[in-house]
Amino acid sequence: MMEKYKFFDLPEFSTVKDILENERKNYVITLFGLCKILYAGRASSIATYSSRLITFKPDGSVLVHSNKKLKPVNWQPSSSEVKVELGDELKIYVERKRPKEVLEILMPIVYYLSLSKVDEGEFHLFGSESEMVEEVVKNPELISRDFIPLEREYQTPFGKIDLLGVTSTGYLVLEFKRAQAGLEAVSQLKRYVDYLSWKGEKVRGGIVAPSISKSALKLLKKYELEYFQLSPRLLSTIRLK
Amino acid sequence: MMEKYKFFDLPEFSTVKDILENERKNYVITLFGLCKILYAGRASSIATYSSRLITFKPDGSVLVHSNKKLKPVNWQPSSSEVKVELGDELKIYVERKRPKEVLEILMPIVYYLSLSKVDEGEFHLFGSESEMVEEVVKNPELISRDFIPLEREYQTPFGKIDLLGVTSTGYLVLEFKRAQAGLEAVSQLKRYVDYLSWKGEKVRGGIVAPSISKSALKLLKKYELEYFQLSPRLLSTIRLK
DNA sequence: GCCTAGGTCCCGTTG
DNA sequence: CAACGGGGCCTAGGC
Repeated sequence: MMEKYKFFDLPEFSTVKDILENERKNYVITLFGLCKILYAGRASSIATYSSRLITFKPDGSVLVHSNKKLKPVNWQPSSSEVKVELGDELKIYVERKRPKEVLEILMPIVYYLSLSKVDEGEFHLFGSESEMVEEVVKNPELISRDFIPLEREYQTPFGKIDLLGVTSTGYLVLEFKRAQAGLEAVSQLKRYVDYLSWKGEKVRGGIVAPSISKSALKLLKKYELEYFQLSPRLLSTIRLK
Repeated sequence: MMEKYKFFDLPEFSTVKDILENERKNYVITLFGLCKILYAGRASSIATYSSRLITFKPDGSVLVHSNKKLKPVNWQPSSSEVKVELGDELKIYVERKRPKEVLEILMPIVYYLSLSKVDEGEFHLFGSESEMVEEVVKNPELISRDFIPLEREYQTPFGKIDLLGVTSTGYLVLEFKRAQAGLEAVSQLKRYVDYLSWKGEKVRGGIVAPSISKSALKLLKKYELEYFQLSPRLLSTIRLK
């Protein structure tokens, strides 16, 4: 039977190698130690010797954390492969095939290593953009009295329209944002509207979002597009203290 | 003197509370245990009871990791505050002010707790978009024989132009991408070109990127914009094995 | 496999 | 402070 966790104080390099090679699929492995890190792939980077926390997950993802920020200093996404070489320093190579990328972790010392039986658990998120679209499909009058939704994720050669519908004046293209809409949202909408116009359709376009930035609103008007105020629905049983 | 790390097997809730309240600024603290997590803020979420790894960093960032993927299941960015309540379960509240968000971590059991003296270290990244712009500023002929760069990050009411310059035919707006350019890059460029056109300027626009998607290229031509092939320079001393 | 678009994006930077 | 845009973005979903 597998224990919930195991812990090794100042493990030998050979122990670390053995564990990384044989237990990586069963446990989340955390190393704490001095390390220097080289990354080469889509970009390249160097992180000088410093004590950091390194996490290896069963799916192949690897995270190297400093003492700040949410984002790891370096990382490798899932389905990466791990190889370990012994020597004066412990050398850990984490490779990914496509795109071809390598993370090279050099450790002169490992202070501790832990193995933890971490599970996945259930997870539910509320307040996404797609939930906003659903609400409008169910209650089209949230947009206007004469709005009739036709298709979600309507494919054009230049991207997917969140929700395409019609009103008495022709097509209406809607672009949804769960948070404040910015310039990018307007440009995106304009792209879809341009496409339908090029096809000779009579078409209007609108942003559906809880708010919109000032410059985005200005651009929206320049392009003769519209704004519909709508907020995502959060789970009311979760309360802010 | 502070130790490199400390480790507690099956710590009492009161110990966890004490450490989270008094050592959070000095160490990266990792909890491994059963937990249920409620999040409320920009969105809301529930993660059911499951064993997960929870990391608290000195700057206030908190990460809750499952056994998969790079992204934490739940998290809180830096400058969050931590409060702990004792009871049948350990209750950890992580709050952030703007935007107002709360993470509520309920733990019936903590298998282990560790404190690690993690440092920041130096970090250098090569191959960013801004390095590409620099290269073009130094070698404008990479774009064309008659291109003269005028201003980086040129401010318009509708966003910043990566590099604005002139050629014999008028202004040239350049939008850089360090990886393949997609539809969004074209829309972004179009927005800047539109602005200068509205001002009555004679203006061309171009994407500078290592590659461009087929549909993006099609849209680029529809909009009568141009494409210049250029790759970011990686650090050659870092080699792929 | 390519590619589009969302994300509790995070994050730095600038007005 | 608001807000724009980059990112080794990551990741899911379509074709």
